[in-house]
Amino acid sequence: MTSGEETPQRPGERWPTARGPRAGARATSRDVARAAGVSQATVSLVMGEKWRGRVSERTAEAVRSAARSLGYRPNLAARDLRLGRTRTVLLVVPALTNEFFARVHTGVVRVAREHGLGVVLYLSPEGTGPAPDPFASASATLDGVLASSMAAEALGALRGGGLPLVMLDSDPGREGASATVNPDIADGMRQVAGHLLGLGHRRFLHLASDIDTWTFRVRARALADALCATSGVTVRTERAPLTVADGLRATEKALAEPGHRPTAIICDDDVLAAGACKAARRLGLHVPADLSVTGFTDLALATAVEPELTTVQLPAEAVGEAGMRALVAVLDGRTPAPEALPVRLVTRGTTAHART
Amino acid sequence: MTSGEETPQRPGERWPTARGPRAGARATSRDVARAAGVSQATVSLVMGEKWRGRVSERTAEAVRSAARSLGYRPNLAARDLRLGRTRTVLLVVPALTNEFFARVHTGVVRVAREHGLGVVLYLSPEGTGPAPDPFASASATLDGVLASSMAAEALGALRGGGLPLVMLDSDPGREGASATVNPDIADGMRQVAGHLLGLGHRRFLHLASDIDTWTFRVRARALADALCATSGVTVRTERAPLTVADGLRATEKALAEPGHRPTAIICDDDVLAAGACKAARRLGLHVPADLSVTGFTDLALATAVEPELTTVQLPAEAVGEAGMRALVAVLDGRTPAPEALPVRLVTRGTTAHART
DNA sequence: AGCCTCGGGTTTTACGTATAACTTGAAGCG
DNA sequence: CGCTTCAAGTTATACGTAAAACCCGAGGCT
Repeated sequence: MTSGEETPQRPGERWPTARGPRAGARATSRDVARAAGVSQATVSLVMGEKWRGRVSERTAEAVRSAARSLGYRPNLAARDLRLGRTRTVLLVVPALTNEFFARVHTGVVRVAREHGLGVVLYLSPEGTGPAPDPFASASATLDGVLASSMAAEALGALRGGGLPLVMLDSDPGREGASATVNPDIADGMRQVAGHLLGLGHRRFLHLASDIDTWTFRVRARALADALCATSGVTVRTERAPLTVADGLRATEKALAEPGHRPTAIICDDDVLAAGACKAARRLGLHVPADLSVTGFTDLALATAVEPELTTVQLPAEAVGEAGMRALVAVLDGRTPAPEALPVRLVTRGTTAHART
Repeated sequence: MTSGEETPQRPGERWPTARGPRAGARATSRDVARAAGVSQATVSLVMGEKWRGRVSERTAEAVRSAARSLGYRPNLAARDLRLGRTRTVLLVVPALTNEFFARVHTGVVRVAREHGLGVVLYLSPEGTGPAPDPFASASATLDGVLASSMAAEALGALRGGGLPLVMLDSDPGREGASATVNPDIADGMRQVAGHLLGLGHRRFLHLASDIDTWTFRVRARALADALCATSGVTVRTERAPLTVADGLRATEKALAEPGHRPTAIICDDDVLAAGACKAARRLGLHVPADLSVTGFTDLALATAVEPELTTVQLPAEAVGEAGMRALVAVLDGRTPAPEALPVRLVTRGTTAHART
């Protein structure tokens, strides 16, 4: 019927050689049992660390040494089949090319490794729209899910699964989440506000993200609260996608408007701050003498530009680590409390006293 | 014996609840068989796309509809156990926080998904030294391995496995590799040399990586060859780790030396170029009027700095895609030819005519 | 003595799938 | 007709592991 007969569509016969070249057949627990002169069940008991009071120290040692000399490794597919689990968790993030999430991922993988768990990534599509089924994409069954709030749309399909779900960088009270972990971004914004107010700034531009997720709503709210505590403060908001080019565009537009001329720009992300600095330079303004700029996240980019960005350092890897630890706790039947990780304002070259 | 009795060390009893909350028991092929009024074997035949000539269209459709209404998903652990494979490949890279590798990873995952394969990451330790066993770290058996040359040290343990191995960004003739895929970096360096020679530059500084892998050796060699073709050219080499700060330091040091004063700095990476630009500014030099600078890779950083970097754009995602495709080919028993992917010089704001 | 406990194992079974080997009824055919 | 061929299934088995259920001999207790 179909043309293209040369394409082998029979899955069962694919990769017949994949097993062949492997050095002999891998040793199984039965091989170990034979070598140690015990039954397969005993091997399973010993390897599973459940032998206390069930197997004598003599036999246990015999089994261990036989396993060692045969290079025995348990077949994980068989173990998973037996136990009905997968040792695999799904991490849902927008994109790893976003350095923040790459660092979160690093942390997640580190503690996953400690617990013998595998991490499979689901990169949620950039735009919105109905996301493809994360389960299918993972092509694996899962024990649990870690997800960023920036990928919340992709979570529809996960609801039905009833899987343990840990939200990173998200609303602590979020429904459906077994646990939440996030950097204390509200405190970060308060630190920014305090820093700039202390430098005498009163007219602000808030260069915000154009996406409406918890993390950015919190920033806006915390900033507004912190600034309103002081009288005589004005703040305008401009929204833009999180890229340098868009930050530049938005800043040029905002600074061109008459009336409100800010002395400081507070950005939701370092890439926006980099764009703002470029815009300022094009308009003949000197940063930080004429205009102060703050970033958020502390990406590598923050110290690559000149002058280096004053920014809020987010503990990205720690978020990943804490998130994975929380998921392990949930899998163990415990219920971890929501965590808010401390953040820290790093003052560098883009902030200075306001022009009088 | 050991203290800390409250820690449950019995792996078998961990996560007893993980299966419980899952919505009922998942449907198996036997459930589907019962619903469709056929045997389990028939279901397997139909789902495996091997039913042509073995099962009538009527029954096949009945099976498919039963599977659909039960929400049947094959248990992959069972399938793997039966077939003796894992549908999992290992990707070995230095770090995902390096944007280049994050993009390679994105490409790898994209085509892995098309083939129903999972990708597990092994992040090779930054420093050298004996790497931990990638197999253990993966906590999974593997069908194949994709590895970056920058993580070559971590590959010792893989040799013994006899697994298909595709090298990315590596020596085409590398022993032990089933296939190789890399961007044509030699051509990239030739383009850089041609561009700068055309602008009248004759005195160069090559700001190189301090790590000695194939990719950087090739750059040095290609650059030397291209520059030597023209007479009256001098080139000095300075080595530095791939960070902005180190690039800055190395440039300051090189420019402070007497005698040889370059008019152009050719960098092995964008981060070094960013550092070089910062150094130039501190020394009162104007880029590109007084000094031209070129980068390599075209990271996001390249357009974040001011002026934007002239750099060589590497097709990172394409490398990942081609690498994964090559690995699939090897798994299918074919032997793919080494691939060199085209690169392209992007001229932006950091290069100009040499001062006369 | 009779009964129970308990350490130290073994036997057996189930997990869900893929497929080799077998069955069966009908059609083809010289 | 008697033989093969063929479509369309079914039955049976194996993959490697974990663990429930069983077994057995030696003490301990009343």
